[in-house]
Amino acid sequence: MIAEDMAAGRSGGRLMTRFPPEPNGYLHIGHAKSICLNFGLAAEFGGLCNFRFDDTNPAKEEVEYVESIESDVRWLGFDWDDRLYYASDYFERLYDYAGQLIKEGKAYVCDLTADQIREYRGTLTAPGKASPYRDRSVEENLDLFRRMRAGEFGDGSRVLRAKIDMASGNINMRDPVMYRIKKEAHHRTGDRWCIYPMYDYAHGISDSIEGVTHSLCTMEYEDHRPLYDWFLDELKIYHPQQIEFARLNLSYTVLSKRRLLKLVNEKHVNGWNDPRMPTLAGMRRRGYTPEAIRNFCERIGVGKKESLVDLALLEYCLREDLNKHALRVMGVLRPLKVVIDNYPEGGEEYLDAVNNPEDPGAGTRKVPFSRELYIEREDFMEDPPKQFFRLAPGREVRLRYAYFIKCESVVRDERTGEVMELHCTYDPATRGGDSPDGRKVKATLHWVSAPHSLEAEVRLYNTLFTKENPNDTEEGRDFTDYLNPKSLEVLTDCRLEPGLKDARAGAGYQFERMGYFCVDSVDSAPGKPVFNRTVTLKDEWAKLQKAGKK
RNA sequence: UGGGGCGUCGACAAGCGGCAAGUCAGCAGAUUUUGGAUCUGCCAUUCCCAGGUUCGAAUCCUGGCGCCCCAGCCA
Repeated sequence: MIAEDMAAGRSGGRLMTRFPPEPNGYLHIGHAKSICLNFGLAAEFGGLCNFRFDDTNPAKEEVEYVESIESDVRWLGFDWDDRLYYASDYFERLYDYAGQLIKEGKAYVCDLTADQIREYRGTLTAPGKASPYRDRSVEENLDLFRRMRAGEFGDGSRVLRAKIDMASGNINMRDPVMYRIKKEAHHRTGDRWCIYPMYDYAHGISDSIEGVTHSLCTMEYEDHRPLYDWFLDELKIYHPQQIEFARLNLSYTVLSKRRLLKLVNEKHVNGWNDPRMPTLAGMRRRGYTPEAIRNFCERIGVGKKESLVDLALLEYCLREDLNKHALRVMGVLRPLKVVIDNYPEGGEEYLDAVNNPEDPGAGTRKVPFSRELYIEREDFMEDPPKQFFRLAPGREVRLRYAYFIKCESVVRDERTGEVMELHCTYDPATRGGDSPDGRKVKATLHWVSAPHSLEAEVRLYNTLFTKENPNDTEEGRDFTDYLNPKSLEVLTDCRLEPGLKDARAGAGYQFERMGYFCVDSVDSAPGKPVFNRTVTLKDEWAKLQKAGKK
């Protein structure tokens, strides 16, 4: 949309973008949209994209954040070579430019308090009035600004303001603050500075210094564009073009650093990289792939319209990628014991299983089979409705890659009546899963051999919020009121194929018929993996059940 | 009674005066040793509304309506 327009040969055919995060939080999927846009556009038109930290507010910024941000962008698959910049690298030049504006009578030091400045600014409908300090002499302003830098004044006692128009309909133009005094150590410049430039002043100049041609930002900065332009024009320096686009909103989650920080601080989640978080760190731990996220960003498009993208689209992109690449494996989440009565006691054999039907190159593996197995509890029903194809008393089904088995009897807990165990018989002629006599079976079940199985913990995730748009709060409520109590379910008695014992952290698999899972990179121990459910498989049966309940 | 922006299918989104792409979701069917994957077909006579210009408008004009953002010494 904006892209063709750019390629039209303006800016001398040169294209330079930048991704300018503030290191005050972790990156989330909304940032991924911006990253893909900026780096993607540059790559598409033979340009470059710089990586610049917008670190002009030491009070909120930390090195932990700069490190996570860098690694997240790299993980997403983008590279900035040696073009890693910091707005703080430009502090000296920014200071000089401010001096230039003062000399030209376009900026002044103001002694009003923050509250007074607010009062003088006026309201949305009423114009502001001039600060009594607006007409200080150039000399006095220069002297005061120099002394601000020298640390002679206390925090918040004075600011440097641009002299623009106190009556402007655009509040950003009512003599905006350019510098404030903050005696706070900066994560990079230490205590070299005690005055720090504001975003509006620093951003455009930073873009200009770097020769950025297209400065892409989100819609809320549209009102700031006249100011962006004003500084550059008054300074008569290279003038990049600011273009705005709508930020991403995703259903059933929140995408703002302020809200995500609140979730972390109030312990609604276990940190920024909690697999339920829409942060890149959380998604990575959950098992999302960079490829899936990039594809998603590609598909949602870029425009100026506020939108709420369906989570289903993200999950579609995820499954699309995982389906092609994830190795198949069998894992029983809620085990139900099955004894094959006519299988030799103590017998054991290894059956061939395909690793990935979508990729013949992935090969095959051997899975152990024996007299005692586990199947999924939900794959058996004593009194099944007609739409249920799976195991039931007297019914025959196929065990994937193994045999046809038939349920002969059910063992129940005398007291609770709960089904404890199934007794089945198998047909030796169906080894591998095909029946020589051509008889059909309506379902294929995954299973695992009980004595060979690996016990593991599996964590099932659901949406963090129960409301499609948690930002859309009713009177007196907060987005945290819509947190989903079932966003995490921990299963501790899962039985997996033994081959998974040494699965490496982060590795993703498809547990056949159950979904995609990956080895948790934080809580897994050698030989004792913990799996995170990345996303379920599409499930016709679940859909039928849901429809039936309604 | 200020300034800025946006309004095309349930959700995204093309379209830029010539007669509504595509994707997700949904529905129906084929196929299947994952009720997975795959494949087919269906899903906006209509583009926020009302006028106007035109042979012809989602696209141009006028007037409404609705939604979002802005009063940090945050970014």
